[in-house]
Amino acid sequence: MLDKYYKPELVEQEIYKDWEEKGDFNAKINPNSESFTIVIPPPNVTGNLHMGHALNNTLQDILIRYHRMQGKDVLWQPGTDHAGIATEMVVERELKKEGIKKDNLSREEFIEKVWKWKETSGNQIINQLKRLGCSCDWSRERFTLDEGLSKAVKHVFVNLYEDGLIYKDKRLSNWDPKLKTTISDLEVIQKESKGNLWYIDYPIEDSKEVITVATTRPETMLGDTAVAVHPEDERYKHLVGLNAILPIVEKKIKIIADDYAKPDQGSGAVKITPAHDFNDFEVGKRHSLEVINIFNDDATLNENVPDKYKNLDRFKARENIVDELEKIGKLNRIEETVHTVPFGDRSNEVIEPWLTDQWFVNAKELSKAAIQKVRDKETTFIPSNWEKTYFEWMENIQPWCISRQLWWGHQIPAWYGPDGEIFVAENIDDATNNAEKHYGKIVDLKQEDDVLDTWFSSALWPFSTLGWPEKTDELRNYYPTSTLVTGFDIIFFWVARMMMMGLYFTDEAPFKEVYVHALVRDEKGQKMSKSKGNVIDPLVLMDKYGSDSLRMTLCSMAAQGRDIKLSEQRVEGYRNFITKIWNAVKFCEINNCKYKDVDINEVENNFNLWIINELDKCKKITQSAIEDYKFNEAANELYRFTWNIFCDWYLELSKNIYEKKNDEEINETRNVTSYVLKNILIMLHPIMPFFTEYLWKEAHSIIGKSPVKAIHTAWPSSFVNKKLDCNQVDELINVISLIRSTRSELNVPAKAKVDIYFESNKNLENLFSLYSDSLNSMARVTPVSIKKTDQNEGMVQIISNDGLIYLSLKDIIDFKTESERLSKNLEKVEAEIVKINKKLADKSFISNAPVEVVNEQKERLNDYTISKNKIEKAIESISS
RNA sequence: GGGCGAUUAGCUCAGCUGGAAGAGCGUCACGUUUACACCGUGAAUGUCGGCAGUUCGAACCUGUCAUCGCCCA
Repeated sequence: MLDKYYKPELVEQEIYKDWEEKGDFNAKINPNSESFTIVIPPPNVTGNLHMGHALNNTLQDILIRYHRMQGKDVLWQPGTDHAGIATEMVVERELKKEGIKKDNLSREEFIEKVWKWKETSGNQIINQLKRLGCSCDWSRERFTLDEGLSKAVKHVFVNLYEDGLIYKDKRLSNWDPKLKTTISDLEVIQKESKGNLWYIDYPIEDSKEVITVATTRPETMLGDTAVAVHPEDERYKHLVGLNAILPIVEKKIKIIADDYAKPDQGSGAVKITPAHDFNDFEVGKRHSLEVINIFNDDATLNENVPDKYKNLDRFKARENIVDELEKIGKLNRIEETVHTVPFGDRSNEVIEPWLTDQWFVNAKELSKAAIQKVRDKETTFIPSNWEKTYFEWMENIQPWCISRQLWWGHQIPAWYGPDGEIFVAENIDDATNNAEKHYGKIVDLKQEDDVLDTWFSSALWPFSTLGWPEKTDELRNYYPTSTLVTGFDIIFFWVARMMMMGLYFTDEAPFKEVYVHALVRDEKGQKMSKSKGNVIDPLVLMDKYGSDSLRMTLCSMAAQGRDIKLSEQRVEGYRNFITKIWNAVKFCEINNCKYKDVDINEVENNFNLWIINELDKCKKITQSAIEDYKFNEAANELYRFTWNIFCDWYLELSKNIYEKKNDEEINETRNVTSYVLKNILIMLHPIMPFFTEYLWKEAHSIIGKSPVKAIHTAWPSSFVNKKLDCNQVDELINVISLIRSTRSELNVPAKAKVDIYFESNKNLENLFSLYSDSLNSMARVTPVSIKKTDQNEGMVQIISNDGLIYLSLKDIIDFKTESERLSKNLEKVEAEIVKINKKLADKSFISNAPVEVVNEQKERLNDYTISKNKIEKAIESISS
């Protein structure tokens, strides 16, 4: 006998261990069967499971388990990425605790420390994914710094370089002065901040006039090389071409006309600092301006500024400059303003546009095919509106800066000769050979210090994990992958880049479908964040309610195109659902239910036929919901069928069968109950794997000993074309509900047994003779006989689809209440009649609406009219 | 500034190609029946954000306004 409650904490780990140890998750390459592949969006090796991961991976696991049960050759490719910046930060912090400074270590020493850290405390998230039940093929786990993946990275780099799609360039890039590396545009967060607009007077050379510029960053004036005004700006037209004297620096700079200057902003004149502003850089290019870098890599001022400012921090320098400007009378005025300031998303430091040598990918070129494939629907987004976001970004794509000034990552496979000549090759030997050819002798080469952006290697993930560039069986079988499941926040970071790389190197889009799911928010709809303290930890929820409850909750809330506001109550509700099934199993135990494959043609009992029919409907709905990525519909259907159909009705109805002593019927019912229960467990397995796998074994006396685990059980097939007439049971259920509702409205005591009489009518007579037991136990009524015309006293009527039913309630209820109840019903019915009449009287409705709709309305009118007459009669008979 | 989305019961949300407003939770009332109180039965609650339009018919389509959220600049 099962315990009182299911205790996930006692069974989940063991079940998972068993799956994993027995290789239940392992893909078995089978060229003869259809494959289904998902590559996991690799979490950071530093990562910790948050709600977003929980949702993302639950959905993937549902798909994977579902398709595995469809008998497909399934691969869920797992792994992690090396997360360049994040990992360096973590390890630096760890080292600091031990009193070690990164600067005191050599590159090799530091990297060794990082690997050591990865061995001991990295990969936590992998265990957390296991906790969630993810059925990844862990035997194939990959890491972006693996030997194989590194090889792919080098191969890609060299090829793109040779094809002219990777190049080195001196450009402005986003510099993080704390981490001392460039970061990509996507890693820069624009934040609104309060600041000042300083108006500074720049005197005009050989004139008494001044030109006033407005800036939010006065310190950058030390690098100014021009002042720009709008060509049409009458105020300044006469100054164009003259020189201004840059205060403090006392240097001449040109006044130029460029429509980048906006007459209505600030003073209309804008200082141009090409080395420290993206827009100014472009202006500088247009006007061939000098580019003066004034910052060191830590954003202190460098040697290109007057001595008193050298080595000052940029914010200190700002203060000093403002002071000095004021002193020398060049500070015109100060206005408060709100402007956007770029911050690094890792360091939270103000980002500095900084002129450096960096490596870039010509993303524009690569994006063409990536755009086309989506246009051609070779890869589709679900929901499709994300295609817009994808196109929007792809069509305005900028060169992708792929170099990072870090140690942890793929060191760029480029070597420099003594004169700075670049040799790009997959290894030092090739580079040396190339250099030898170039110089005519062997020279010393020095490898590029920079590493590649982590996303560069992640972009190769769908094929590099399958062994590319080797032509492996895995690639043949599993590439292109079936579906990518991801949050919208990494469409740019990841999806777009995988598309570009995948198409360029394999000629195929890396996935057929991209399912984009929502963001998980807190109950109030706020984005969860540590600083707000509103983070709901999935691990905590799993501890409290079990993994299955959390999974079911996330699944049931994963409606397309809407964010998830998660509340703990929902999780509790699905924990209760598990308990409900648990108890249903206990019921089956008590009644000795035994599994047998059910042949629908041999089933005779109406309840049994009915539940099989309902089960079949549930199967179809669930199946198509999963296939359409409508996870919430799948979860809701299973919940509804299990609880509201199977438990609430079928199990209750079956109780009468067990009471009767008809062995054949009892056996059939035991078989059918087991059969349905087993099917429920199978269908729930993808969403709630632990609980179902547990019962699979634990309840084998009911559902039968199975040669395979739940995870490998075939998804149930439907009964094809078998039409069952289940109207009678539906009507029984309807009648029971009507009686219960009437009893309750009339305050008939629950204990009271009530006699019922009924209209002389074949259907009703049939129904009552067949199901008087059910009516007795479930509605506490006993069908007695056909009501005679003079038998009116104490009769309360109920209108069922099949005819009139009378509850004999003499002495039990107050007929005033009954009269009120009837009047209320009458009102409702009359209102409906008025509505339908109006519709039917409308000539344009009759002529325009489809015949079915018109007929339907006519039928409704007819039904309501009959009801109306009956209610009126009933009221009459009461009051008489 | 450009784009996307939301607004439906007290709360969280479903609602397919227009054709009788739904679920879960919560609330209230009642609990005969040993699968289940993590339960059962029943009930109440809606100008489907506002306005205008298309249509025989709009929660759904179009326009517009309002409020909120997200992304990009």
